[in-house]
Amino acid sequence: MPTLLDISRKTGLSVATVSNTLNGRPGYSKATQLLVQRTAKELGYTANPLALGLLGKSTRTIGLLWSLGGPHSAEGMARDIALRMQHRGYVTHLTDSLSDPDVVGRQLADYRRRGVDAVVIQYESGVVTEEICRQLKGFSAAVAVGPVEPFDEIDWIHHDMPNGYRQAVNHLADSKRTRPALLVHAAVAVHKIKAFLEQCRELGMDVSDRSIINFPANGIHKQFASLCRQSLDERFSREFPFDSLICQCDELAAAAIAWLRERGVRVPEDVAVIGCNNAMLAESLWPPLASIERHDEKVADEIEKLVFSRLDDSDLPARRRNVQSQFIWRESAGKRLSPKTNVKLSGGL
Amino acid sequence: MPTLLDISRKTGLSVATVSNTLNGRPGYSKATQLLVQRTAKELGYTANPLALGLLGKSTRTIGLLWSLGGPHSAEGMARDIALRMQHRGYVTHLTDSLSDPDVVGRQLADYRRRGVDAVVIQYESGVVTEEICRQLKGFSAAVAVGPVEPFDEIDWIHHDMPNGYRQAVNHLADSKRTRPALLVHAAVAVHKIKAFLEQCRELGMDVSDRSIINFPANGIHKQFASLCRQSLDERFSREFPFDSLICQCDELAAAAIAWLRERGVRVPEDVAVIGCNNAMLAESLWPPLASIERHDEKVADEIEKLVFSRLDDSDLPARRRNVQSQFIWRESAGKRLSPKTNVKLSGGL
DNA sequence: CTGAAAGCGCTTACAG
DNA sequence: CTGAAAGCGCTTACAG
Repeated sequence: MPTLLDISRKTGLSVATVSNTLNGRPGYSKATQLLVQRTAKELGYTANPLALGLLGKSTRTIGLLWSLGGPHSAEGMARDIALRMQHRGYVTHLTDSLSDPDVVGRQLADYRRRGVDAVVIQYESGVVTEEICRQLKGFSAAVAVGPVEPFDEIDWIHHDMPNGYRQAVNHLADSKRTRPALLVHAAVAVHKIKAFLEQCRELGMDVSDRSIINFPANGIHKQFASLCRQSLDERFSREFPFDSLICQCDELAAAAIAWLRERGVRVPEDVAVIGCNNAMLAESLWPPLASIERHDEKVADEIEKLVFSRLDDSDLPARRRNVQSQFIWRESAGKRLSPKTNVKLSGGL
Repeated sequence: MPTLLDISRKTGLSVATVSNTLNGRPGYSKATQLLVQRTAKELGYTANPLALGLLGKSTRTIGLLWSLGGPHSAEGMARDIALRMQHRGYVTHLTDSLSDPDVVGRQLADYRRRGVDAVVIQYESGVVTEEICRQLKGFSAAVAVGPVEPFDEIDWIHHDMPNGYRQAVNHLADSKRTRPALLVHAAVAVHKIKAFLEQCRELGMDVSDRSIINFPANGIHKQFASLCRQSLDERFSREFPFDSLICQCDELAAAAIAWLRERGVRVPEDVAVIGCNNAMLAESLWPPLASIERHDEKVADEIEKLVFSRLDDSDLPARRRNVQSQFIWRESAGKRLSPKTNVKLSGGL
């Protein structure tokens, strides 16, 4: 790998001169500038990021602190972001936060030492503590992506997943469903549970704590489907007392549909089912699976914009962006009843 | 962040002494060793990877050069590997190779400059050129994961995806299917196509170039399903002339099943359908979707072992590992006929 | 047993 | 207009 010293020797100029002209510092003769630039190009010179980092300058590195362990896998995003960074000449560090503040704290410290320019942290509630915010502010840029506002003045993308759940509940109410249930990993889905219950109550539906079916899964894995059936079996040995079911991911929804089918329950006639994340397979299922679109590509857009605008100008005030999830209707959710037919058909459900 | 100088000042010892004892170099008094170690712990000292990298030592970094753009998304792996590396105190660079040798070459050069210790490159045929092998050998460790042997002495994991396709063909032959088709992105699936055709011919099935249905998708995206229907519509306006179909991914298989169902074709009675990658949703489909399990977790296991064993001992010879994909039977593939019933039933299919 | 010196590849005052 | 010098945080001969 060619260094400044190589250019210096080849041109007969000092290393300082080479560095200065290469960085566009004024006060050098046109001839020198041209000579240096030409030689640099000839040799294929690029500044060593390690050396720059040691001096506290940019290493063209961004750190992705992702909680990949959740019940859905946000991995499409990691890829998307890495590719965007790559196009801008940046390199991406990928780390799993494991949704643990201690892990996050340690990784952030490591990122600092490595001269990472910007960090993007994706979190569930409770992870971004005050101390972690302090650490985040030590980077040239930091973007928090999550459901709750960070403690401090950090650029924040509010990924509003509950919104899609509310829309889904609206649809169920429109279809005259009255006894909805929510199938989620309760430990990490507090905001979704809250949104679900609130919206149901507002619309006069019949819900209680028993409407929340806990699915005790730590992450997605191959035994997912049988685990789902098993926990449904345990809880509902006799009959399934709900007329609609929203699930935390499409995989869960598909497993639930299979389970219902085995027991002679028709979807959507007897029970409407709605998944989440809008997996590519959803529309190919039978019945096609209604879902909630995360709009991860919008999140990625905002991340890119926030990171690079701040890297350009550190004086920017803290910014907030909002990305809302969105209910996607498909047959499994049951037809929406138009206002006119409502009266006639409502008894039939 | 505490530095050696901090420890030096606090203990009154020279920076060289601190460095030497911290690195366990012999010849220092017990007292000094203890003092330095205690102080280092007190201060929470860790060596700066940037400085180490500049000296050509380990930065505890590994680079993942992934071709994420293919028709299946190998993203679960990136996460898995990143997590394993993290547990060993390493940090992971994630880069998309875009299946382009130029991109790979450039990224590899960047990795070098950044002092990356090991690189894991995942490729399709044609990407790992001789020149790229040369670059790979410049790292302390390099593992190639792909369908063809690399040119040179590089640790290689042969991820044998064609194997599962061959097993799937065997199953179809056992079930007396005679006119199989393969639905793939032909440009990148050369080895799978070859294995499919060879195995079919060996078993006396009726195949030709027309048995390969090209699906012109560059990457997985939301319009996948409708794109699939569309290309099937174009090619088979009147009737579907096959009795079985293997698809390059489960998403494609599900879309094909939906398309067949719309035209009154029964799965698996009229056409057996087999997917690939064994998505979590596969077993919850109706009929449950047969698939091909990639065994990515085994690949990840081997990657971890190969990388760290070589980092431990650079004198190891180049090693080869084999991970075979595996056909997973489910209803969509149609029942296997036992040898006895074959004779009786064979006419019925 | 310990430390002064040089150097990895760069940048930044500062002197000339 | 240009270059010598110091320094970022570390390691490695080498001298004492």
